[in-house]
Amino acid sequence: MAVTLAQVASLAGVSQPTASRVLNGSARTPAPHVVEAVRKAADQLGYIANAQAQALVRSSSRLLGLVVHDIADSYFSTIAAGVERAAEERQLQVMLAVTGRDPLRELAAVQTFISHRADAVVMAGSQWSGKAATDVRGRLLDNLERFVDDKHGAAVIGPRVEGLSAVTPENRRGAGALANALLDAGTRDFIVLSGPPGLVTGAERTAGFTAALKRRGVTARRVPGDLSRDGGFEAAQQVFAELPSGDVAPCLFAVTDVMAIGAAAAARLAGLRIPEDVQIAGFDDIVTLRDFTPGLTTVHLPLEEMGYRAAMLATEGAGARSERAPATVVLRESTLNPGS
Amino acid sequence: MAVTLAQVASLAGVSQPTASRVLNGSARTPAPHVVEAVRKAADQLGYIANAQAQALVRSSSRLLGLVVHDIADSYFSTIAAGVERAAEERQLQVMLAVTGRDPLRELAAVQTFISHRADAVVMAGSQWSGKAATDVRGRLLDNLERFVDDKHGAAVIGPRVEGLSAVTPENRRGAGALANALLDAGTRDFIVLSGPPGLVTGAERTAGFTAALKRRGVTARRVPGDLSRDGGFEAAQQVFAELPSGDVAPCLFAVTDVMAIGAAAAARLAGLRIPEDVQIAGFDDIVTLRDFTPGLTTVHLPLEEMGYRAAMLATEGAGARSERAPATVVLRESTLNPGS
DNA sequence: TCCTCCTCGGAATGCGTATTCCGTATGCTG
DNA sequence: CAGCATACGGAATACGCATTCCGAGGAGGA
Repeated sequence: MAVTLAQVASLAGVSQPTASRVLNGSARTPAPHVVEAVRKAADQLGYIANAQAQALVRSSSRLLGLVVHDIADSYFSTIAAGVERAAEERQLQVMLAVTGRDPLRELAAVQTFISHRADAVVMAGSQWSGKAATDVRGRLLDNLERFVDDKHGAAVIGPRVEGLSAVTPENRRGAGALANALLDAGTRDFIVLSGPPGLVTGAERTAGFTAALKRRGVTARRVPGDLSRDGGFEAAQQVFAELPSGDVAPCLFAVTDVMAIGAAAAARLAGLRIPEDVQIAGFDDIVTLRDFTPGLTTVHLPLEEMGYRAAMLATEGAGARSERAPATVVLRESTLNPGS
Repeated sequence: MAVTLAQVASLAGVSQPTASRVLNGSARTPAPHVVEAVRKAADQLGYIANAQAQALVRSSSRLLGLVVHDIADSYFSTIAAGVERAAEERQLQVMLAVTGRDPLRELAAVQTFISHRADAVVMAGSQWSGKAATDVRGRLLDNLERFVDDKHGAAVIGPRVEGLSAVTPENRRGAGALANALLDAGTRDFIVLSGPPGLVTGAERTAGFTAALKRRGVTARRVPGDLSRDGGFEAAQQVFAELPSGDVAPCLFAVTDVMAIGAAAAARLAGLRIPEDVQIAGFDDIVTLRDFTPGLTTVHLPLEEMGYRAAMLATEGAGARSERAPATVVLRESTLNPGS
C-alpha cells in the first residue's frame, strides 16, 4: 500500500485533517511549526496524494478525456498535442481513447470517461450519418448531454452538435475556395476522392468542392474510398485504371491529405508524373506535407490550435460555445499547370 | 450529481450492496427477478459506475500511464498506438503525458500517474545522461521504485533501467549494421548528425555507427543538433556550408528519421541531389518515410509493436522483464552509389 | 478581572463503491 | 416432521481524503 495522509499525520504527531490542510491546498493554514513537521514527515515517507480519493470527495477529477480515431494518424496526433498543451495549462491530466472509427468504441470511450468522472471531454473525430450510426450516436449524445448537465464540459472538433461546444473547421468553405483557386489556375477536369460514404467530414468537403465547381459550370465524378493512405491509393489506382490511355489525367482532390499521399503513391507507381500527368490536392495540411515531394496543394487547417481551443472550450464551463477553424488554401507544385 | 448506486438500488427496491452485485461483477449473483429489477432501474436512471470510488475500494484504477516526449512526433504517436492497443486488450484506460524532453515535466508526469494510482506506467522517451538530469532522474527512479514495490508495473522503452521492465531497441547493433551495409556499398565518407549531447539514444546510435566504421578503418565527424526536423535541417546546413565547393558530399547519418528528413530538406535547399550529391540515412523507419521521396535509407524499428510489448510487460505483474526490439537495416535510394 | 471574539487542532462525517458478516427463509436429508 | 445446510438480501464497514463542526486556549477590550 502506498503512504496515506493518516500515516504522515501520525508520524508528524498531528491529526489527519491538519496534514491535509498542510499538504493539499486548504483555506486554513496551520501554524508554521506544524507545517514544517508535516512537510518533513511527508517528505520522509514519500507521500503522494491519492487522486482517486481526492476526486471522490472533491467531485472533480482533474481529468480530461480525449477521443481520437487513430493516434498514429498525424491529423489526430497534432490535435492531441494541442489538447495536451491546453490540459497542461489547466493542470489537467489527459485520458486518451482510440476508436478506430468504430461508433461502438466511441460510445464505450465516452462512457469510460464519464465513469472516471472526467471534468471535460474532447471528441476529435469525424461523425457519421446513416441509420446504424445514428442509433449508437444517439446513446452517445444522451450520455454527453447528461454529462454537461452535471456541470461538466464537452467539446467536439467537427460539425456542431446541439448543446456541446465545438471547433468547426470550414470544410465547405475551404474546399470551395480550393476549387475556385484550381479553376482560376485553369484546371477544368476533376475527380473527388470523397472518403467513405456516410462520413460527414468527407461529405462536407466533397459538397463544398463540387458546389463551387458547379457554380462555374464544372462537374466532377466522385470516387469513394477509405479515409486512409491505402484508401487514397486504391481509389487513385481505380481512377488510373479506367483512364483512357493517352488522355490527360484529371486533377484528383482527396478529401484528406493522407488519402492524397496515397494517391500520389499510386500515381508514381502508375508512372504518372505530378503535376504534368496528374494533379493532386488534399485537405488538412498535415505536418507530413512539409517535406513531401512534390509539394502537395491542400487546404490548411490549424490542427494544433484546434485541439487547444477545443480543450479550452471544454474546460471553460461557460456553456456551449462554438468557434470556427479557418481553412486557407495552400497551392503547391502538385497542381501547377504548365501554362502558368 | 451523477446517478449513484444507492439511487439505483432505491428505485429498484433493493439495498445498495445488491445493486452492486448485479451491476459490477461480483462473486455472488442475486436472484433473477432482482437482477432484472436492478438492471431496469440502472437503465432508466442511466447509471454509470464511479470509477474513482471503485478504484478507491478495489485499490486498482484500471489506468495505464504513458509518458512521451512529443505526441505529434510520429515516432511517439506510433508507439502510443501500440500502447493503446495493449491497453484496450487489457481493459485499461490510457493516461497520456507529454514532456517535451523536459526531465522535470517527466518527473511531474510520473508523480501524477502515481497519484492517480495507475496500475502501470510506460515511459517512452530517450534518457539523458549528465549531472542536472541525473538528479531529477534519481527522484523519478525513486518514485518508480516505490511504485513497483507496491505491486504496480513499469516499463521503459529504451535502455534498460535497473528494476524496471524494458523494451530496448538495438540501437548500437542497428547503427553498426547500417554502417557496415553502407561500407559494403562502397561509401567511405561519413558525418553523423548525432542529436543533442547527453541524450542516450543518440549517443548509442552514434557509438554503434562509428564503432563499426572504425573496425574497418573509417572515421566520421559528428555534428550535434536538436532531435527534430529542424535540428537535422540546421545540422545539415552547417555541414553543407563548410563543404569545399565541388567536393563530393559525405553520407549523412542522422540518428533519427525526423532529423534525416530535415537534412534532406536542407540538401534540397542547397541544390544538392540525393543521392548523387549527398547521401542521407536515418533511424527508426517512421511511417512518414513510406511515401517520402527519395526513399530514405534507415534502420527499421517495430515501433507499434514496441509500444504494445512495453505495455504488456508493464501490466504483466511478473517482475521486471526485458525484451529487445530488433533493428533491421533498410537500404533505399538515398544512399545509392552510382557504381552499384 | 471578566467576558467576548478569534485562532487553531482534532473529532466526526461523507464522497460512492465493494465486501465481509449476519440473519432469515428456503430446500433438502433422514 | 425435525434438523441442518444453503442461498440470498441487507447492515455495517473500509478505502483515503476534504471539510464542517466543535472545543479549548489565547488575545484583546471594558
